[in-house]
Amino acid sequence: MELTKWREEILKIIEKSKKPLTAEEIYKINKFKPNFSTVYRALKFLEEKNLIKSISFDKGPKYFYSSKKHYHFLYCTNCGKIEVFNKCIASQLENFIYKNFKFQITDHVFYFKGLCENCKEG
Amino acid sequence: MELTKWREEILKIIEKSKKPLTAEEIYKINKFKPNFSTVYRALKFLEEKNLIKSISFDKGPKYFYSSKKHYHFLYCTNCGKIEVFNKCIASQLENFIYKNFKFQITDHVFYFKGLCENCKEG
DNA sequence: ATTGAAATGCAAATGATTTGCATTCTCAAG
DNA sequence: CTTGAGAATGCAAATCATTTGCATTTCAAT
Ligand SMILES: [Mn+2]
Ligand SMILES: [Mn+2]
Ligand SMILES: [Zn+2]
Ligand SMILES: [Zn+2]
Repeated sequence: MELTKWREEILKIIEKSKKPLTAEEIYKINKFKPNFSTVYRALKFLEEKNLIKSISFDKGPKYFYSSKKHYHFLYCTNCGKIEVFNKCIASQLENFIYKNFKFQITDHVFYFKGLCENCKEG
Repeated sequence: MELTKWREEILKIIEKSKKPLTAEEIYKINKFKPNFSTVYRALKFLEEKNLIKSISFDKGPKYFYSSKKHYHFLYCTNCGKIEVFNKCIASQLENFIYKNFKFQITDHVFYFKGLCENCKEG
């Protein structure tokens, strides 16, 4: 037993979603309503299996998304809203890191902080 | 009253440090021992005044550093160790964001996830 | 010296996530 | 088919970093 009913259901929800989701959102979307702990355990399981990824910001919950996607973010420091974009320039730096640190890169996190359209005055 | 004794002391500790510090580290370094809440309130105050910045990773506490520095990180997903580097390529993307989103950038967060020298096998 | 706003200390609350433990499920072995 | 061990689940309590409420203290301006 590993990829159980709940876990598959949760993986499907995440893969279908056009944007990253929080544990709570996933819990609410799921019509068969597993226990909240089960959701968290499923998310942990799926992330360990590299089927999903997560990102956390300064405050608030983690966001989960399919490993098939590659996201970067705009994080509003006022209301917490996140938007995504995909343009990625990290590979330029991987070479630099490889040369300068004995660090085995598995992923990267990149987001802009600032004010979303609603929160910036004007 | 604004930039009080405790707050100045804490700002000095952060500015002198060669690496980002957690609230607890700052608390322990400070020889005059303010209350822990005071440390947190001071950090919040200093960050609002843009004198310091903070970053949080997937788990564990925030790290605080002087706004005079610009850091990026290598975050070990196994032991939580952080290392810093300064090479920054974000400005290339700022232009892209400006053109495509109505988002007012104030800062950015960029770090690599992976395994530090100790945690990677071999 | 008086006063009021802001800062502090202390303890309790918070929010997201994790954990312990009893119960239930699954599936391969007999 | 029965059985039993190893997962997975549900539930409640615990955790961890951080925040908050409230009583008390500090401080600068009058
Ligand atoms: Mn990228
Ligand atoms: Mn940068
Ligand atoms: Zn906003
Ligand atoms: Zn490590």
